[in-house]
Amino acid sequence: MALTTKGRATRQRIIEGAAAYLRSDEPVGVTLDDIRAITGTSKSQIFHYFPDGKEELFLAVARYEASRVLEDQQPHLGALTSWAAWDRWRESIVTRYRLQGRHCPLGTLMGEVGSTPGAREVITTLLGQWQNHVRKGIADMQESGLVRPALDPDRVAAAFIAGIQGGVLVLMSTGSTTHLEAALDTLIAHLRG
Amino acid sequence: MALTTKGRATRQRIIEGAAAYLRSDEPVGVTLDDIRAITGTSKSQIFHYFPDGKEELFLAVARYEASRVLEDQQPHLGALTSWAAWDRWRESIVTRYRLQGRHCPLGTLMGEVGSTPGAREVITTLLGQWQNHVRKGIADMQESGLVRPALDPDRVAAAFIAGIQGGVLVLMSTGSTTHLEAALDTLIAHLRG
DNA sequence: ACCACAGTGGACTCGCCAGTCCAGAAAAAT
DNA sequence: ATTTTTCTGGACTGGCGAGTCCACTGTGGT
Repeated sequence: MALTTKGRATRQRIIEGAAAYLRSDEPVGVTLDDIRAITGTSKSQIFHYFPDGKEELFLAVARYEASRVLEDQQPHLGALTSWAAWDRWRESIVTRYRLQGRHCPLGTLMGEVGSTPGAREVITTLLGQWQNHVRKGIADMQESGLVRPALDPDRVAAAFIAGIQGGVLVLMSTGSTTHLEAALDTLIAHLRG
Repeated sequence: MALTTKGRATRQRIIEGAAAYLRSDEPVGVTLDDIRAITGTSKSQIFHYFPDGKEELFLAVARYEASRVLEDQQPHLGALTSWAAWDRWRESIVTRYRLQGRHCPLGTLMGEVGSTPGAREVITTLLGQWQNHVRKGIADMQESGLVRPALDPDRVAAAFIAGIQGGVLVLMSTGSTTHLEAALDTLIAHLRG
């Protein structure tokens, strides 16, 4: 598929429009017609740019959203080299998800194409990169002597990922960030030793 | 609605059949016809016992599954009074979810009727009870002098809930219990101080 | 024996939604 | 200028699945 400038713009408009829709609205039953209406496109355009239909489109949106998840934590996530940096990171996560509220775009996406290998890959990649950053942060702190060396950075980083994911999950049903904050605070306290 | 013995049996058969189906099979698009076929019933029976249709049935199944989640952790969850008990509890959780594999019946249910108040209530209640048990366990340990009193039992219990939920979530996309174990181990290590 | 009401089967409706198709506009290539 | 390819609009199809309806059967009470 050779895209012209106009084509690329349209394709991007569809992805970003769909993402915005998922971020703003209720997640129940997202249809191609919804997206068509929101993005001001026609059926044929959607299938022109995403020949495999819904699944391909939703995967593209999921990738787009996944990249935003990490971007939203920068620059903190990339430089967890002091306790102050960890605190700022913690703050950025809590704020981000508090604003996002009950709607989890990625969660919705997973609900729609959830069990396909492609969908799993998007999530796995995202979580992997996320965990890598945290692991690196812990290792850096160990090198500076701020965290005791006995801790396994990868394992604790995995715990962070789990805690964050779970906190967000709870947020989705309770609407409160209590669990997310508790998980982050407890794990950071554990790092502090 | 006055149910006879036979009626109650049928109703229960539908719920348990649906639950078994969700536990065994892939979660994509569960239809009433699937459940009808699996449970050997007819459309009219489903609507006879669950007048509000899909949502009511799924909520009943969700409640059934939610009660199992806690039962499966007993007797350990109810008596977290020694380090050995915590370890056994940890083991029971990991084993349970390892067996369950990628399919999370409750997750699927939430995907279907996810945003209704009823669905949220089921989840909130389950998580609340779960957290209560853990909080009580931590408080017990503090009373025995096994855990330092400075820790806030409720907050750490919240972190446990988040960690477990997140661990299970990761399990669903990666198929590995690594994160679940890391979360549990790290938090228990934190309790040990 | 009868009757009222719970239980059951399964055909039917009806709307929704992913995906198709084709014809025409715009842009690129020659 | 023409031809080829991409882009766009929108009508149409086909299947699927929730929920309805009605006729029939079992069951328990009197």
